[in-house]
This record gives sequence, structure tokens and C-alpha cells, in this order.
Amino acid sequence: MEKNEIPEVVIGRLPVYIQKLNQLLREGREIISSKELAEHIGTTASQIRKDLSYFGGFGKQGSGYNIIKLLETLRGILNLNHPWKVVLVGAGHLGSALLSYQGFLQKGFEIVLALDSNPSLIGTKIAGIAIEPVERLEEFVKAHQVKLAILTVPASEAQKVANRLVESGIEAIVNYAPFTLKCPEGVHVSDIDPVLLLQKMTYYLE
Amino acid sequence: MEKNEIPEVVIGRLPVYIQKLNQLLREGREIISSKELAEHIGTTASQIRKDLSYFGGFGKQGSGYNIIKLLETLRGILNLNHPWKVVLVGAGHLGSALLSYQGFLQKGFEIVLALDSNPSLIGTKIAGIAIEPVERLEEFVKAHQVKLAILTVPASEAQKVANRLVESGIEAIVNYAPFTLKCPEGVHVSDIDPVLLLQKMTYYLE
DNA sequence: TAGATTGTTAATCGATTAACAATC
DNA sequence: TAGATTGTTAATCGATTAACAATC
Repeated sequence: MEKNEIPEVVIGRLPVYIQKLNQLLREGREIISSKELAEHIGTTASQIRKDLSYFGGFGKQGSGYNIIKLLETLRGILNLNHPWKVVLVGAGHLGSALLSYQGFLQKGFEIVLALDSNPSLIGTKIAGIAIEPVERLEEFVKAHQVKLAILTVPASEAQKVANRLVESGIEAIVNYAPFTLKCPEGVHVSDIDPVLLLQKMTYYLE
Repeated sequence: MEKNEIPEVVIGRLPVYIQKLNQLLREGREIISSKELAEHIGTTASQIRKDLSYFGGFGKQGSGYNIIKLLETLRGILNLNHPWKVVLVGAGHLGSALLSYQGFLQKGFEIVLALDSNPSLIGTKIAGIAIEPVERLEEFVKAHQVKLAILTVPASEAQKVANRLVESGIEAIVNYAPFTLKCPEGVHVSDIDPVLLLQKMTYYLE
């Protein structure tokens, strides 16, 4: 089965399954049916079984899925069985908060590099990570061979920095800047301007 | 036309149009065609025209859309013509970064209330906003009549806090916690655990 | 007028849901 | 065995794209 045969929307749901299965495992559960998992997440049993069936059959008729086994399978599919290096660009408010956030490392994402353009930040450390000058982005990104980037720069800089990241070999960008990026095919982008999320909700209010 | 006839995916794209139209306006543009706007955003002219057509016809054959007029229309559709009050729960790393983020106020979202359970934070101010005890959530949320919430609490607290928010009248939640919320119909939730975004990208890498 | 672009319809494409034989 | 649940197929539903008459 070719990778690009599987709908992106299916891939996007796998981390949610992982998140919930981890929680169930911590609670001591060993087996779960698609029906019960669906109820926990707020989806349908059909959708879960269909999603998993793109990759094979991991369940057992009559009982359901072994949580540990399913977690291992899903982690394998998403290439989460080894740690990933991440570069963060923009060590302002949001950037430094993400540098201090312990959740990344816990889940296998290590921020190995932090860049900023502000001279008063360069050379300082946040959560043990030294802030390097953004001028040397290409050099550092290539040296670390990092593929993932988190972008927390001002809107006016976002596209320029994204272009430089892609030039340097970055293949996926989580973009918090209030600017919708345009990147070449093959580069995966999640635009998650916090304001945009609020703006689409207000349609349904009042 | 009933509100719930319009696909949610269409509503979700309107803020992106607003974002890009604002930028074009700042650059001095007055008129834009669906074709050019699509190129800027990385979508298709067909989709933009179809999306807008749910709400009426705002363009002019032969030339395109008046940017100022279209912005006003889109802001009206999304109820963005008046400011919105927001409550933030969880003033840890990410929460305090969002409290300090100026982008919300600039775009009409005012964080009027910040809550935390940590006694050493309560009473302190972050970016001019006093941190109040989360025990008094119901009281404060009702008093402020706030409809929007940002959740930046640990995973273990997320669902409990969300339930209390909904009970108190909150109708939309932007959830940064690494926990996928289950909320009643009619409550709008955006789950944006930063780790989940990275996890779906690694599928395509390596 | 001639060229350009809209708004809308129909065709296509893709995702979700329902149903059920297979089987633990 | 009887009950439960999977994996998969077919049916349904919904979103995107293409095409074009209308018209600025």
C-alpha cells in the first residue's frame, strides 16, 4: 500500500487514538473495543475500524484491541519509535513558553535548536537551550539535520523564515504566526494562529 | 439560509481569508480577484467563490472583490464587529505566554479573566491580568458572562475544568491540553495539543 | 466593444456511515 | 455454543472542482 493512498484526515486521527489509548493504559485497561474507544473520543466505531483497516487488522473478533499492541502499531505507523529533533524559530513570549513546555520531550520531540533575531536574547538560555542568532539558521539546521520546525515569529517574518527553513531541509512546520504560509508541495504545514481558532468559533455564538 | 446549512469547513476558511485580505489591504491593494487571492493562500479560485456564495454575491464581474467591503462582510458573518471576552484557565508556561500575547486584543479578543489552582500564582498579575483561584471559576465566568475559553491546564485536569466551564455558560473552548475533550453538542472545541500536530507530520517523514 | 471575472450549476471526487459475514 | 466484535464492502453523504452563462 502506497503512503499517499491513505487519506490525510485518517493520519490526523491516529495521534488522537494514541493519546486516548495511552490514557486508558495508564488507567489499567488492557483491551478495548472500537465501540468503547469511539465513545471516549467522541467518534464512531465504524470510523475507528475503517481508519485502522488501512494499515491491517489489529483486533480480535469478540473482544477488541489489545491496547499495548495497538499503541506499538500506531507508533510504528507514525514513525514515533525514535526521537525527533525540532528547531524552534522565534523565542518571544510564545516561543519561550514552548521551549519550557516539557510535553515535547516526554513524547519524543527534542528541541535541539532555538533561534531568534533579538540581540538581547541571543546567548541566553531558556529551559537549558541556548538562543542562537537567526542569521545562522541555514548553518545550524543543516548541521543538526533537523526535519521539524516550530515557527513563533511575527507575521511579517513568517514566510521569509519558512522559505529559509525549507531551503535548509525542513520538511514539516508547525506555524503559530498569524500568517498562512505557502510552502512547496511535500512540505507539511500546520497553521495554528490562536486567533484564527477563536474567529471561527464566534460564527456560532451570540 | 439557516446557519447550520453552511459546512463547518467553510466557516473555518473565512478567518484565513480575513487574515490575507487584511495583509493585502495593508500593502495598499483595493481590489482582488478570486484567482489572485487563491494563489496567495494556496487554494483554488473555485473554492473561494463557492465559499463566499453561501453568504451572497460580493464581487463584481470583470474586476473582482473590493477588499474593504469584503472584509466588512466577512467580519459581520463571523460576528467580529464587536470585541469578545475570553477566560483563560491555567497560567503555567503556555497560559502565561498567551496572557502576554498581544495578538488577541489587537484582533478583538480580550482576556478578561485568568484562573489557576497554584496558590503561589494566585493574586499575581501577568500582563496586567490578575490570576484568580480556579475554585471560583463558576462565579467569575457567570459574572463576566464570557462565552469563550482558552484551556492551558494539565491533561489530568482538562476534562474536569471543561465540564465546569460548560456548566458555567462557556460555548467555545480552545484546548491546548494533551487531552481530547468530550463536550456536549453545541459546545465548540478546538483541540490543539502542540504534540499532536507534530505527530501527524512524522508519518510523512524519514 | 472585448476581456475579465463573477456566481452558480453539474460532475467529480473523497470521506463517512451502515450493514453483515467471518470468527474469536 | 452463544454473544460480541472485527474487517470490509456497499451505500450514503458531503465537499471540491470544472465549466460557463451572465455581466461588469
